[in-house]
Amino acid sequence: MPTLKDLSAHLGLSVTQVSRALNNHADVSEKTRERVKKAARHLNYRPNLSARKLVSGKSGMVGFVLPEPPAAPIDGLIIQMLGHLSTAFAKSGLQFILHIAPEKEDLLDVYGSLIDDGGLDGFFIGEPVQNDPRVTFLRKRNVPFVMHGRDFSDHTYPYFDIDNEEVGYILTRHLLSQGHRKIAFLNGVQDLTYAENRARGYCRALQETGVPFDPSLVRNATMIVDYGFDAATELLSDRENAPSAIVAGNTWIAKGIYDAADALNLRVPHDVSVVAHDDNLYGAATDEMKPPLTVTASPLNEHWDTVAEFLVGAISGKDVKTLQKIIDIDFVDRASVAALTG
Amino acid sequence: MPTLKDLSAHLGLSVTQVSRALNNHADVSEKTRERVKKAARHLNYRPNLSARKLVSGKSGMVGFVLPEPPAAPIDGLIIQMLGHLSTAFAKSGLQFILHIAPEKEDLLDVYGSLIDDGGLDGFFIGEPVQNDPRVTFLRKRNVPFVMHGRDFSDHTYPYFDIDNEEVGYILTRHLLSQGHRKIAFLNGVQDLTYAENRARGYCRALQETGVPFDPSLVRNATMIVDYGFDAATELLSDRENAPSAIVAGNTWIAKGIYDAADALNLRVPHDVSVVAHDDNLYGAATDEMKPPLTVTASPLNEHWDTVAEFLVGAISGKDVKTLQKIIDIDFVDRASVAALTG
DNA sequence: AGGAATAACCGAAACGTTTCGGATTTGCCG
DNA sequence: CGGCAAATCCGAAACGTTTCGGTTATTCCT
Repeated sequence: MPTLKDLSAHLGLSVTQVSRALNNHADVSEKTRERVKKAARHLNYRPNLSARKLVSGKSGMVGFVLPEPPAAPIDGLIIQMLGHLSTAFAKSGLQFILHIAPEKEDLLDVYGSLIDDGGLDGFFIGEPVQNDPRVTFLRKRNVPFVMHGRDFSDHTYPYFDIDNEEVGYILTRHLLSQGHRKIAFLNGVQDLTYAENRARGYCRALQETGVPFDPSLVRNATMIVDYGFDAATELLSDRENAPSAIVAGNTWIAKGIYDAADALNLRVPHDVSVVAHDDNLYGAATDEMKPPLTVTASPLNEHWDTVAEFLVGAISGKDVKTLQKIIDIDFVDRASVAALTG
Repeated sequence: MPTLKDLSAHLGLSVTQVSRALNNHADVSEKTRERVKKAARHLNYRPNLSARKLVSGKSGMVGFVLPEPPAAPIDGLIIQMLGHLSTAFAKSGLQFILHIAPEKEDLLDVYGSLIDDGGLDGFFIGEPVQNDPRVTFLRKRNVPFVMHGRDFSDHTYPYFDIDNEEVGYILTRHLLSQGHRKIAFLNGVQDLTYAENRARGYCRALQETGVPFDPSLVRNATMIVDYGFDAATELLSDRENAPSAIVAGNTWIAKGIYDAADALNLRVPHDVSVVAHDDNLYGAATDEMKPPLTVTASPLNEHWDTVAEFLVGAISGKDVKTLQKIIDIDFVDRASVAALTG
């Protein structure tokens, strides 16, 4: 309720100096700075965001747009991420705006009107496809964004990501090193870059060991439990040609595989080995699975604050180079892989 | 990018008149209004929200705070609601801000800082408890809100709700009318007003028919499939004292009951009748269940726009009386109830 | 035709902040 | 003590709207 003017009157200082004091500018004495801050605290002063935004030309709002109301089983993941984003951006003093696009509307139009009419000054975008149209659009509009993942263009924008090719490579190589040769891969949906990159890693590992690539062993779909169950059931039912090991895109898929094996009276890892990448999904704690699941993992959850900072950095025009991060991958060997001898 | 001043220069009009023209004020001639609007369209004029907000004193943002990162199985419901709210508020020209509170923080503090530091000018709140602290807090702070549901105070705030006592009453009475006397009730969590109200309706129906209330037949918990399964399993296992019918708080619970009956080799409705309230939950389409589920239902999804309008109404100071709505309840009799004779 | 009512317009102030350029005070040196 | 630099402060403008009060031009009535 009180304004800078009130403070200035109360303190016998100019509005200018009060503002500078509160914003820690150089040319204000330590003494008055303290005095001003104390008064501000005491009078419960809150800067008026609209005024601030007016002069800065920024809106202080960043957005995340979901292309459509998400389908049921996947949305847990999304809301978990929303939670992290919400708190991370709040910490950075940004308003986080969730926009769920109506089904029919063109996605880029949505971004457009969010910029023009909503005045958002930045976006968080995720799940890029190979040459993501959002990237070209936002670039053309000169609107900053930070991406979870990378598309296949030059990476001259802020992002944070993991080395997905390495994920595919590590998991596959581990199975190969244990003697497996018939290795299935239950991957994510085709067009997403992370799925493509993991597929490349999978192929590279096979190639290194001289194992021919068998397209009938790889699947692409949304990574939920049912997918793992259905695909594993199909793959494992054919006892002749069943793979001896499966790479799962995430732990939900792995869970589905476990269930399928169970239903077929097969044991993990005795009859089929399983590895996966672990995204910390709820309901699929890897160390509580039976047997505990061997995985690659990345401490994604520790990095949401970084993402927020990247976006404020991008908005305030920092060098893109400083706004990119590739998170390390850990390999955790548990008990879901058996050595294949002879 | 162009401002009112640009427009005014371009048109040879005063800034005042341009503003008034665009905002459809009275004292501007039809001719110039058209001229102004055309120019605005042509120059792609967008009002600067910050400036507007500065003079109006409003921030144009409304919020929804989730008390904590929601537990897994329930979040589908939440994100579904978020989708509706997001689009509805967007239509009303409000920015919709989702805030997920960190676990440890006091909820009212979160609201407080959202008001003071975030400058939000209204809230959507749901799932009220009996005397909801948020109501008293927001009232004290003089911040408008619209509630999905009602608490047990005087209802002098905007809300939209259904008559939950009627839901409990209708469902129970229907079972009673079919001859059932031992009727279990798998209700929502204890403290929520809707659960309490439904319980009242349940009791009223029993009382009217002279059936004594048996507390061992009612349960309170979060309304997910597992709850329905576990509770039904327990209730139905004891063949001696098993209820002949069950009222379910929602269709997920009903699904759990169906599953439990299945596992126990009981048939619906032959061995146990089931009714529920239908919230249009995904994965539980009532008419596709076997047998199709008899329910009460309310067209909630048609009312989200109304909610948004209620909130803008509340913010702009409309009479509370015009900002309240109780949605009708339909009773849809399908095939999950059998008559109990003799 | 004279006067009042109405229609159409405009200038200036206000909202609360940041910032530019300049003014005043203080401290220091020779 | 005179002068200069550094430290500290201030007034005014600017951001883009809306709105208050007032001015001019037009119409209407008798």
